[in-house]
Amino acid sequence: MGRGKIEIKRIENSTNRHVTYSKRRNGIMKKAKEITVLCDAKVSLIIFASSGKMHEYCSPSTELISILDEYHRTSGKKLWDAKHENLSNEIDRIKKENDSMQIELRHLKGEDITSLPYKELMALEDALENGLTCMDVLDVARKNTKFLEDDNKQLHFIMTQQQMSFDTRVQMDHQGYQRAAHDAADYNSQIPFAFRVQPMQPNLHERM
Amino acid sequence: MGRGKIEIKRIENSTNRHVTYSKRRNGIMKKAKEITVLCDAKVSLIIFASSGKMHEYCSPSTELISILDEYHRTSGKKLWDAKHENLSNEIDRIKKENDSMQIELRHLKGEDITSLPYKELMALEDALENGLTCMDVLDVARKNTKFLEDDNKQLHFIMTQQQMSFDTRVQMDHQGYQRAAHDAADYNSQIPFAFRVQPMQPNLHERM
DNA sequence: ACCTATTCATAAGC
DNA sequence: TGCTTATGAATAGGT
Repeated sequence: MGRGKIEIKRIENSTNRHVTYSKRRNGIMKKAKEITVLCDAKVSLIIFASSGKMHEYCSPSTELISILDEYHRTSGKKLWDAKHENLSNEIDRIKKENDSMQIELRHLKGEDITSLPYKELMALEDALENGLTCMDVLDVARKNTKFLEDDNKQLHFIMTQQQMSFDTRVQMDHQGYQRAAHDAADYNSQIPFAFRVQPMQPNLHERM
Repeated sequence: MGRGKIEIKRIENSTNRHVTYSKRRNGIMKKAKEITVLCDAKVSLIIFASSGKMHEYCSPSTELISILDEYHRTSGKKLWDAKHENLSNEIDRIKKENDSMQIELRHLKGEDITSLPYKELMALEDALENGLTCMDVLDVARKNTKFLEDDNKQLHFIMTQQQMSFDTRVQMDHQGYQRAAHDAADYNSQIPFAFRVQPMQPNLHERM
């Protein structure tokens, strides 16, 4: 339709190509608007010129995202969900690892803290050989106790927070993205303190 | 264009509307194909009839997802990424928490294991008061050392794995979803052992 | 950007 | 749904 018929193949003349692009782009946009009005259709149209410049049309009272959502549901094709499912799986996996790390930590800080690492024992022996009494060694050790227990408290706090974060995250994943528009900073405000992290349970007497 | 001019407003006659929908849908599809070929354009066109039936066109050698990705980059509009950004942010945050937990753990297992928890000290004192010698106490403690150090190894392994998982995850997030189609089970096979988790650094001598 | 000859899309009818 | 055709719309090429 024009002064002459043209073959449908790439227009080699750059100027012509760009002029034709503009005209036809407008034409398609118009057609898209018309079919939405005439026929109650929902349309998403995205066009990129070879220059990279973009134009879009989306039927009114609709968001592109909802059209894509419907596309997703209707066609069964995944689009972004492939990625999202991977994230969910990964977070589940990390959550499990986290649990087992917590168990190990509880182990380490509770029951089995009754033992001393080998190098610590060597140092104690050295101290004794240098003429200190048992009570001297215990005195030095006692000074460090407060420091360690503070560390433990902080560690418990961090672990609790992390546990809650994972819980919240996985929950949100299973609720779908509609509710996912919170800022990450919100999560902290959702933490009522959990009781998942156990208090220390030293049992030196049992071990000795 | 047709036997008579028509106003651009909803076609009330249902049959006419559906016929017109089919014809115009084909027309737009054809135009979309033509502009792609003639002008090197990339086009995504999704149309839903009021019945819910969908038709789409996407320029060849392109995936809808990549057009949407470009849409996202070009327009700055978010689409599904609102969700995805939250996931990324959250994972970054958890990664930081994890780092600090590792620091705490290193602290706990290395430098500051030189101190003993208060209850452990009480137990030691009890033992000494019951007539055991310092060396007896150290002997008992030494028996437990192997067990603890095994635990430490396992814990280190778990932490290393978790660190790698986070690294892999964050890397993938920053590379974009095209590469995200791996199954989560793949990540373990990607682990060359990291050196981020530090070896123990006991320094009892400095503290005493 | 505007013009217009020409081709194309399509509304109505069957 | 598919075919036909008169008609209006889109547009190629020129300015």
